[in-house]
Amino acid sequence: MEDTNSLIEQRRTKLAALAAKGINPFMNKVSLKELTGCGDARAKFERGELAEDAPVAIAGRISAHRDMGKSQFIDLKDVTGRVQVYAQKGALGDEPFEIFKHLDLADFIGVKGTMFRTRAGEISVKAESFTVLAKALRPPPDKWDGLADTEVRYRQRYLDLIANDEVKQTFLKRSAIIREIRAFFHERGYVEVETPMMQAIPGGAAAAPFKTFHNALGCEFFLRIALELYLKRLLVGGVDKVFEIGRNFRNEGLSRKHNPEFTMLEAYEAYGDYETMMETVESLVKRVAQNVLGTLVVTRENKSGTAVTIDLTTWRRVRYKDLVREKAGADWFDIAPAERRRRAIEDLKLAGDIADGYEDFEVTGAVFEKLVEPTLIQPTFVTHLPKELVPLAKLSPDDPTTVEVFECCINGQEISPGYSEQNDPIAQRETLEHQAGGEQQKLDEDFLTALEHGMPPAGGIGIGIDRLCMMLLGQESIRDVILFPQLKPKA
RNA sequence: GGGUUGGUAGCUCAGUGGUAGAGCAUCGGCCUUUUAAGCCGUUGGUCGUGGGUUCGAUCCCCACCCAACCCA
Repeated sequence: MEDTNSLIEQRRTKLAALAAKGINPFMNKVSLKELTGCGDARAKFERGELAEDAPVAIAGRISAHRDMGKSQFIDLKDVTGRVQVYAQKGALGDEPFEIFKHLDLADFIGVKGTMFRTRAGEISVKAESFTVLAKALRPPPDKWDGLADTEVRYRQRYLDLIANDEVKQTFLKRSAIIREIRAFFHERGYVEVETPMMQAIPGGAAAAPFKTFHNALGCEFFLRIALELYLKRLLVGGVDKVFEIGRNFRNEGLSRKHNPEFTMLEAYEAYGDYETMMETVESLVKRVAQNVLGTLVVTRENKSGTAVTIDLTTWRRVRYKDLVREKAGADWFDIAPAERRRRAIEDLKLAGDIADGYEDFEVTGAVFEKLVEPTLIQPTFVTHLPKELVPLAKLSPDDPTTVEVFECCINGQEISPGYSEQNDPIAQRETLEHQAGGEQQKLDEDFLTALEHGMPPAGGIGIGIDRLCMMLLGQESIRDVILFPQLKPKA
């Protein structure tokens, strides 16, 4: 980082000037006692908890300044918000006031003073003294236009957070969402665990893994693509209600909806089934929305700019096959596979979405994914998926071509799958061997051994936290709910 | 992987085959209750990178890099 410009040079000169005056521009410690948050000071004054002329000490980053000659206004910002500081030459003294006037935007300072309201009505702190806490050697983004360059916003997210308050709010809310999720499961008696991210056999999903190597053990490991198989081992071990929130890694394409590493919630409940878990998902999302957004009705704009209202009060349950029949014809599942393929390609115009090698269930899958899923705006549990799609679930007794599975779709996106977990080790081995044959994956023998020791019947869910955040926070890109999304390193 | 769009001052953006522009920020001056403060003045550029065409390229052509979006 040897790059420089006149603005940086100026700031370095100011830094040297402070040092020459014996001022340490990078304080080890804020010596101000009983620091009040900048935004908190405003709020407390508003509520009457801080009176006119009440003494306060605040610290924050300078986000604006308005120079009046022998007095100056600055805005000071911390995570609690913004407050105006009023500095007068007479109150600070000549030399300190000169120093104050030459502070730069983005510098951190501490201020001691008293609360008051200006003639214009602005709640402010009248400075009696101040301390330089940290000098900023680079200028911040524009105060009014903010930071728009997506590349800089993602690579230097700290600048995005400084310049774009709505971005900061989004990430604060993401944190609140995750806090609510944890509270929800803890209240229901779940145990939170951490399972290996480095796995010898990456299981629990069909996805390309990242590969790594352990030098001391002399063998390959893979970054996990799912949490599932380790959490089920814990069901075997008697942890009856278990959940994990953690990162998964998939070595696949990047898009508006895909980041190579993403955050997954998985939860399993012994003696439950897919219906138990539908209730769980519904209650969880309602609680999170209510406590973080303060409402169950979320209105936002979609890509084409039209407003979409998502009402989380009522959750529909409908079978996969019925939804497909609505789009593809009532007789869809009665006709021959070749006719299904023809109809999908010719009548439903899905030629581009159906590869030559697609099996019959994949043809139907394309119909669902392209024609049904995008239309599921209101919360919908799509149940009874074809068994080929979910090898780790139990067959439905009333239709053995399907499994006891749901996909929860909101805003045209899958938010959460859940199912009655397969706990028959013999049936599980068969489906995994069949799948492994096609995908040339290694069988996780230890997982199958665990099942043979007996796994209680259980319901399980997975929720993509990033996509849940997108839906709740009205973000169209996964990069806008991940602080540091993956980008190609700059050469 | 393919397509489209973009990359110009610290930030947001104009612009042109012939000395590179605005607003904000910076720096200086005036102003002790302003708030996108105001007024006057001022500094600041490898026009993404590398080639090519041309008397001359930030602009036209080619390749490459990075990003966003769409498609696979």
